[in-house]
Amino acid sequence: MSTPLISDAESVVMAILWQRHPATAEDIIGALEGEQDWQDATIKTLLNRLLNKGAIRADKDGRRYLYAPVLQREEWLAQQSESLLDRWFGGRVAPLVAHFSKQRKLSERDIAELKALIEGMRDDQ
Amino acid sequence: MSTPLISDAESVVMAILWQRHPATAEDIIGALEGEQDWQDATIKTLLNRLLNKGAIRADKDGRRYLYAPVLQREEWLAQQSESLLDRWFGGRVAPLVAHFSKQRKLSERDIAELKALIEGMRDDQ
DNA sequence: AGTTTTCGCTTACATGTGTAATCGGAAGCT
DNA sequence: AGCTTCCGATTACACATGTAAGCGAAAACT
Repeated sequence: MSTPLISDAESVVMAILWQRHPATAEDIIGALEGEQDWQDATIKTLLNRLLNKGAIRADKDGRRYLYAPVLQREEWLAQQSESLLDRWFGGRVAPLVAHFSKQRKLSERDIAELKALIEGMRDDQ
Repeated sequence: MSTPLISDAESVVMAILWQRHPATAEDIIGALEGEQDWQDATIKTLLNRLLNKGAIRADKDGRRYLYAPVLQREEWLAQQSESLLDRWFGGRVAPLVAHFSKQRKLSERDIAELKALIEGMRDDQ
């Protein structure tokens, strides 16, 4: 089974769980207060769907459950970003950076960090 | 009205139209032959949905239509990539590149190009 | 002119998604 | 023991999406 498909709404819940887990439904509802204007019931639905997809786990803790991610952030991120890379930039990173550069999305700090990154590369493998 | 929402399947059709336009339905069906295993009817549905969303335009040419993108590739790409950048990397490019570097997605060629890109940057704004 | 082909438009239908309300049983309170 | 509360599970429902078949008018062919 490959990476489960996570919808946008579901990914908001995943984001919380990646930050802090295990967490109860209440924790998550609390964390989303103000952030997302969702009813509790909505969040519970999302938790259930994520459970069914196997993206999260629920461990019984007394009468409630503690939720935790099964799908790891890195794994999902890798899939997301690679899909974008492939679709738009032929799978190559340089054109992607060029794109952001054209969009003026590169801060001074980015440039400095990129420079350092690239210099420190060459060597290790 | 902000950028229309394009589904995955629809974006395949957009990709063709961005490459080559205007194009007839037949052109598009031809271009997708082998690529995607879709019936003609499916592609026509997608064209219609894109029309309704205002993402493409259809200009009558005799008895058929010539389709052309209204939504520009750059516009859509910018939205897609920025959304990923914001969601996962705090809107900053360097961490994104670091991510790909960790995933060993950087080819020799990428590194060379990035180097050049960054050097040529600094100066012009 | 009648028949066949073409092509866009309409309709179909199962599954996914956003967004909830409701139900049923366990826990807690009186 | 009965009533109330809490919480996960079940059900709901409209709209989006993937994937197409069917229809009707226009064009092309015979």
